[in-house]
Amino acid sequence: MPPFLPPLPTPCAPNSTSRPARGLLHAIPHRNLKLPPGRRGRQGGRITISSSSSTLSAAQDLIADAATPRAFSALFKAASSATSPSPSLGVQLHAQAVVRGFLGDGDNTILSTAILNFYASCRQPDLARQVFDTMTCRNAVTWNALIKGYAQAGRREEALELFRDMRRQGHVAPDKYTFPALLSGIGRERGGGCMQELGGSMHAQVIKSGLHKDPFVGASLVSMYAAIGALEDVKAVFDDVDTLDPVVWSSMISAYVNCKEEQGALLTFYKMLCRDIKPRQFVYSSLFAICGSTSLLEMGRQVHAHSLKNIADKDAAMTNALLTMYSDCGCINDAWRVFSSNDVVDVVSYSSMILALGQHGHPKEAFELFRQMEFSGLVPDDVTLLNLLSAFNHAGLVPEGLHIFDSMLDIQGIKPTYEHYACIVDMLARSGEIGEAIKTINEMPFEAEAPLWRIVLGACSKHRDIATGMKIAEMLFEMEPYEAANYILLGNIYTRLGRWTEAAKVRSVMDKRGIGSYDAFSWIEMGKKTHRFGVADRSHPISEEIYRNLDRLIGSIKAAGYVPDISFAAHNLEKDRREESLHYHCEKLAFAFGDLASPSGNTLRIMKNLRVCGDCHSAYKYFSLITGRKIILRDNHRFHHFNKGACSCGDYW
DNA sequence: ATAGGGTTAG
Repeated sequence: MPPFLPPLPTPCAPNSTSRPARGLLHAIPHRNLKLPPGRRGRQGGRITISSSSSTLSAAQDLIADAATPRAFSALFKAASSATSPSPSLGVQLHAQAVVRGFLGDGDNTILSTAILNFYASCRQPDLARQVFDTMTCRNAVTWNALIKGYAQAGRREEALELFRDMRRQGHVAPDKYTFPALLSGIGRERGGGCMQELGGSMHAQVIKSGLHKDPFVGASLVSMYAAIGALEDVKAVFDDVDTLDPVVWSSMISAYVNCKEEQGALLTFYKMLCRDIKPRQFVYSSLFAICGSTSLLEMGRQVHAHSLKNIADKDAAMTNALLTMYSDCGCINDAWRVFSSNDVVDVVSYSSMILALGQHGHPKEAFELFRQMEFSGLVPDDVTLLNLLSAFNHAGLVPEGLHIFDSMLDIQGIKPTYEHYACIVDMLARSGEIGEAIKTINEMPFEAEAPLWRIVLGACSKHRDIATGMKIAEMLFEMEPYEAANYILLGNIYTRLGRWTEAAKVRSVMDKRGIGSYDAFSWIEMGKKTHRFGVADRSHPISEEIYRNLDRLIGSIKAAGYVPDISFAAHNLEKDRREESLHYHCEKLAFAFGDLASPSGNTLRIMKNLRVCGDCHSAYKYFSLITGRKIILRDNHRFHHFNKGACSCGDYW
């Protein structure tokens, strides 16, 4: 029995020789089951519906009155609704259709297809397949519904195989419904190595079938190509398609977002507005995602204002994207405002807000919100719990995190995934319990991948555990000989201990093997421009002034007690250049610029693509002290709010 | 009886 289905109610017709209801298609033969004459209809067919929902009892009456297969088809459509599918209703309908003999001798293609579509919509493609196999007459709708069922259940191979079967049997040609059914979401599956070739072949078949102008087909091709990063092909599809349709524009914008082409997405948005095509909620969701990931707060606020003017009814996904945008831009208060004034709150809203609170260093509030969520009757899912764990992880609240983790399965009924384990491993390792972390890795029901070991290696550097670190590094070198991060982390362990010779040796091995390291950079939004800084970067137009200001600032914070920590300097430098190099880290440059370019006392929001360096973290605390500014620093991991010489992370990160 | 695009994690 499919796990989501309630037990099938037993028909309570008088004298009926009903057998105990077990499953679905197992308990009820799909066809050739007829009640004796006179037992059909309202009385014989009456069924008990266990749910107390009023829609269901209304449906119950409808079922009783529905006299024709045609009416049944319409009811199945209601049970298959994308927004609120009703598995129990559909199952009862199926039982009733059988009981009434609507699926008796001879095919009823329309009704059978409606039933098939119901199972497909409920993510039960195998049950849909069973209906399909009993049918002798199948039309395009039948094929399309089954293909969609497999594709949406993430079973790409089976969906493709069906598509090929459809072509092979030759009676029914793929139509404008077929390609969207097959292609939507198909590229998102893992292991899409063959997608490039497959994508091209699908595109060719679309053109051959003359369907390339169709906006539905076009949108699904765009999203398929976007999923494999084939932006040129995306553009080619867009050139062919009918561009009056708003959805094609939405899919185009999200294609740019997927391919990390923020400029292209914004440009497409402007073009769309120029052509008087009204953006829908989908478009704003994508734009909010861009503004958040690139931390373009001013742009984000403008898009937000635009959405208020153009969108009348709120929608959960769009509002959640907005919430995340504000959080990603460092504005946790704005994020909270969006959340708390939101009347379309759902599980994702809570999960996103819990995540945001955790990233900004408010684990207690995150937990409080979690409790409130449970109280409100919403059921946390695996992401909610992951985000809650990550909130505890950010704050180093190990016992609290372990408690949640240990009770996940029993209390929430959610089986920990690889990500949950990874979070716990990170939490243990960074808090100094490296042995426990390794033990967890060895005991978890998954094979650890390199990035998880890398987390532990990072923790070894933090806690100066060189013996364990070397062992892990050795293993990682074997797993990924060309991954720069592994060498850098090992080098960090040596520099943290002042063992510069060994650190330099690691560096030279990297050079010998031709492994380039990642370039760190920081950026800051000022007015309508984003200013980006690399390490020791002198390319900014007012670079001279920036360096002068930075030297001045360093002098002041030294006077206030800042001591440079050269164990964060690059591995391969001469002794006397180490301290200087430290000063020109990109996040310090970004601050020196922001301090010049914005009125004194203003809060500065600075982003970094890698984790903040320990020396810069210390310097920022002093910066906030001597300049009186609040500084919000977002690194690739979390947010640091600096104020009056202290950081919200409590120096744990 | 069937259709396309969006939000939470590193």
